[in-house]
Amino acid sequence: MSSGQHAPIVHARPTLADVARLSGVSPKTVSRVYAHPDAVSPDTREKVLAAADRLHFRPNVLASSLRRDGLMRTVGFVTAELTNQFYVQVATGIEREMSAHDLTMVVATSDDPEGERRVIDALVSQRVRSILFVPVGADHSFLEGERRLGLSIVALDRPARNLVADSVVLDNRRGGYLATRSLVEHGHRRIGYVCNPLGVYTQDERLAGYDDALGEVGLPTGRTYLRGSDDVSVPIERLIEDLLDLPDPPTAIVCGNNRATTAAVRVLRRRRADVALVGYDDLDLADMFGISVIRHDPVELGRIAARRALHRLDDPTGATEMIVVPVEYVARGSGERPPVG
Amino acid sequence: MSSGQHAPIVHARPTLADVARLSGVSPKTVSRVYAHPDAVSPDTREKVLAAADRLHFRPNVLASSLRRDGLMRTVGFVTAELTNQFYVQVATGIEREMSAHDLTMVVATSDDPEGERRVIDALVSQRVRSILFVPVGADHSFLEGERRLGLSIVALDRPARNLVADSVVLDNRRGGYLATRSLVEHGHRRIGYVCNPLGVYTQDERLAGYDDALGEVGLPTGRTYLRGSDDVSVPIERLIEDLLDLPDPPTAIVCGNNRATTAAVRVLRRRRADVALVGYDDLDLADMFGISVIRHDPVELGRIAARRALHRLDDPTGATEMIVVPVEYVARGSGERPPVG
DNA sequence: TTGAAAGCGCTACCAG
DNA sequence: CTGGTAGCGCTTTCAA
Repeated sequence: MSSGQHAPIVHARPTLADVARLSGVSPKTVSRVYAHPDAVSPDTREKVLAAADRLHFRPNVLASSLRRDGLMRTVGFVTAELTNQFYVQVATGIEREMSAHDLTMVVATSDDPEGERRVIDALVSQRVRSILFVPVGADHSFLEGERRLGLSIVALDRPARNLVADSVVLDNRRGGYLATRSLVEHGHRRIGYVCNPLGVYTQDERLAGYDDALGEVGLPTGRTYLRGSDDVSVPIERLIEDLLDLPDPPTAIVCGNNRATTAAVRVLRRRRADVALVGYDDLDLADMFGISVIRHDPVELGRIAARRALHRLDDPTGATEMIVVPVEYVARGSGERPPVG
Repeated sequence: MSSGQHAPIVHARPTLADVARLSGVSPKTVSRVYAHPDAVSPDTREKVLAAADRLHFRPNVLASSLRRDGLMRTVGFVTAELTNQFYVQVATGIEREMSAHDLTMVVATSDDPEGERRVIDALVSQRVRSILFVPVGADHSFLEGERRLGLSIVALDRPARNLVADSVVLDNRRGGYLATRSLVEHGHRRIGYVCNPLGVYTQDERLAGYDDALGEVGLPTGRTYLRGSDDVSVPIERLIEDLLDLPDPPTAIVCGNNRATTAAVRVLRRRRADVALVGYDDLDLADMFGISVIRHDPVELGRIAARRALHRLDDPTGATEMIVVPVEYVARGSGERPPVG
């Protein structure tokens, strides 16, 4: 099994020592060429780089990180559903900001609290400098130790639970309020709210905003026109049909997220094109087809979170913040239809 | 400046040696608890894990990778534009497949050939096991050395240039052909093709397919109805307006990518809703609004590329392949309108 | 400006 | 089943 001492089948990757040998200098000098290029004479530098080039040498950052501060120049992004456009856009924002600071983003996904903990631990083991995560579990106190060890941690889209950490979230409550208020102002009194899943932070907030707007004009904030499920697999179409089948169906519907919006557009087109609709999150062709939405900028959300993570690296002990990213109501027609029926 | 030998302000991260000390075993045994849990007695294991837990110990994979095969359990994905939904979906597919194999994806972006080379070098320095990249530069021979060193390399969406490597691409030519042929079959004779940027591999192929379909029925394959630019900043709307302003404007338009499709929908809605349209890449609400497109599955594309990269890890010397992912024509109305004007 | 030696945290090899 | 020893590739003292 031993391949002997010469002529291995596949060449081994050259090391700094190989480059040193070939260029006739010490390993330390080669190291300097990469770490402090100015601290070495131009002649030597050229000689070393030529040798490195001939050998296809690539400095091993694992080894150098190990010796330096023990951390990689990477940050971790943890999310449940990379399926969803929203989180993918957030990832885009993170990547952009981080790459501008010479950091690379590593992406890890998990769908449940145990998975969340597992992938975060894995990232810590990989010695990322910071972790940006969309909290899923009900308890993130397990990160407290990491935080004290100087890991920069930012919760994204939802606040972390049982953990003092920075978080960056949308102004969900205001979004729910703006959507509903606009419908109220256009004369609607029976206003539905549809989403799946419900019972998560963002939806609780948006619903609170929905209640705010209804309460403001003395409309009941009961749950007659609320349809949702904790189970993501329940088709949202069904929930909407359900609303439309009520004896006294809503004349307008607020959708809790992008999936709900798509589903609502689909069902209403087919059954009740006269029902008003306000979506949450923007969609590709929504402007083209007059779909009013609560709009925000997920890429910017990611970017802001990244900036916060970077700030935290410089100032590990500063006060934590909850940053709220604004949302806006975009009137395109579907939300400005008068009540019918 | 020296912090002395005791009581550092911020605790240092515990090492395997610390855990060994606390649990009263040798470092090697602690190591085994993580690497080969079965090779250690349950008692010892419990004892060690308890100590590790108390100290918030996280094994350092940098150190272990260094000692093992020198590579991280990571793969790199390199793309120019994480802005574009298409590449983001590809990333999703890669991440899914890789995480199923206990690998994490690190994302690196660059917009020009030099940047491409730079970020790929950086990934190699990070010792990723494989690199999946959307080729940008005109010469990727600089990767030849890496390939020989056993790095698994897969080109995505376009083939690599001057490099023997696996690649995974869409069936672009067939897509262009299907879009155009359908329009021809519906009676169109003046068929435009719009895209920006042109002059990239995918567009060359799609255009070849466009020519195929036109040639098949003896229509001229001149560039009268071709509008595009190498400059991404030229607004596609302008290109479409340009076509419509011709004395003898096209009665149908094929769009070369998702951005062109969006732009075309926008312009046609406003000016010439009777002009037929076939898009490339699917869009959020396209089904809802009857937009015919050439559809494919970018997530699947990413997944296939990931699988190929994994295969290549096991078989570094096997023959390279160019895998072509199918596309399909989806008739929804906009592409089946008869010629008008 | 350059070099020798020690060690970052972990694991493979060989004893016991 | 467990422990010493050596070393992965690099960089940081310190000295020349």
